[in-house]
Amino acid sequence: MSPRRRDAPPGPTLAEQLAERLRERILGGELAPGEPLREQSLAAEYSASRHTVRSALALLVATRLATAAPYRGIRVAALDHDALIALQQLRTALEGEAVRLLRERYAGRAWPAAVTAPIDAALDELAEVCARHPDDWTAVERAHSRVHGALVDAAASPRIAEAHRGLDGEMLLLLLHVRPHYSPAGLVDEHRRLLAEVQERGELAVREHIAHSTELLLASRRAG
Amino acid sequence: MSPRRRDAPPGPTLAEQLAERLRERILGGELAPGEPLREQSLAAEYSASRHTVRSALALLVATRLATAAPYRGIRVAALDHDALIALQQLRTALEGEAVRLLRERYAGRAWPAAVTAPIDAALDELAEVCARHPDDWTAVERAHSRVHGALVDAAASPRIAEAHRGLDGEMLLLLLHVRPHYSPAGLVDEHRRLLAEVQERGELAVREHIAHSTELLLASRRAG
DNA sequence: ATGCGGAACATTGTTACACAATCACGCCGG
DNA sequence: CCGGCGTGATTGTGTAACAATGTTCCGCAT
Repeated sequence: MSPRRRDAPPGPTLAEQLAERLRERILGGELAPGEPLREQSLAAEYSASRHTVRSALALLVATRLATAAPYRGIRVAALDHDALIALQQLRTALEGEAVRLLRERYAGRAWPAAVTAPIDAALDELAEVCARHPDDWTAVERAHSRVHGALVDAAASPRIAEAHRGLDGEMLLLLLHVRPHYSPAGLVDEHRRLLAEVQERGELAVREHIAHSTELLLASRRAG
Repeated sequence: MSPRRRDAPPGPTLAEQLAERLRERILGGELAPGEPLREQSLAAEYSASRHTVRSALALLVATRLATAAPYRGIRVAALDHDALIALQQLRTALEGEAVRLLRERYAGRAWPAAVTAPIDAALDELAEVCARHPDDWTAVERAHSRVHGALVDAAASPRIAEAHRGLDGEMLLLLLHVRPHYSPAGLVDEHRRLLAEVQERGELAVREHIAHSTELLLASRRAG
């Protein structure tokens, strides 16, 4: 129909495609945290120029999936204990405010179906994935991420939603390498409860949910 | 002394220096919102290669002082009404959570001097700037920005602080071109009040403060 | 052995030039 | 007035090279 939109125009740039491929390799665990991403080898591997690889790596750094140090190269991000705490605090800020905005908007009333439907759909899909592919941790992770993403999107605050999306990659990376002590069933239950309670209890439910996940992640890290 | 730190090593890259210079030109108002940043002319102007300019521009885009569209160039960011609202919501999320963390840490007690001192210092400097250079709006802006920055830093949550710093440039740009109906004295008073109340009233004081500034900004925009 | 200086080497940052892909604009015909 | 079409402008990508910096390892003195 319309020849082309104004904001998603000519298909992704090669650098963006490359960044996306690297992102998948990182989130798939193929590229381990701390591992250096050498420009030459990537350029050779993907038959791209070093400049293009540099652009792609700059994009990864911008999304915090990789870290850069001048003249020392770019490495897959490695999240330590402190980074986990700090990241969860930021998530709490964003998701908490999103829920606060939602409750403010529908003060006292129940959230309309148009708002809750995408969230419930994401939850259903999480349950589906956990039931069908309980061992495909990457798939479970992504479904989980979409539940939280849907909740934040519901607040219709673009910048909060975008900031939250910016945390997505990091969160997936974190969960990948510090696999929490979740059974998929437990994961589904917790989020079902979160969504059941959030309209009544608001930010508090979000805080408890994230705080609990932080506990599990820390425990998981200690266990190795 | 120590030969060199591990995290601030070889002095900024040329691309970073260039990005910083452009940032100053944008925040100084020399480069207007919406104005395109052409790679060739900048390369000629700064005697740098186009690639280096591209890297610098990518940094500006990452901090949202400029926006990029493939094959259509990079332009100085222009914030409209909706962007203002969304930005203030995100600020509220970050500053609100920072204050919440502070109050949680010193539950009931007064915040120790080590925490309040930098904030008060920033406030004093804002008062100083407003008294001495009430017409240097850029200087007032920056001093104002540092007050909020100090408050957020006090929470000692690195990611919240960093996300907040990421908003700094945008906020300065916004204030530059939508100069609110503040007298410098009023600005100082409001922030004095905010800091006086924040220990007692917490997030609520922050919300009111930001909401009020949003009102002024919107009024200022309507006034042209 | 241990620790140091310094020479190779590896990697990134920067430049120059060229070409392809895409966009912006104006012209022309219907 | 409108829409297709070229033409120039601008960005995206490639190739090659050099400069700047980090890294490694070797020999040497202690």
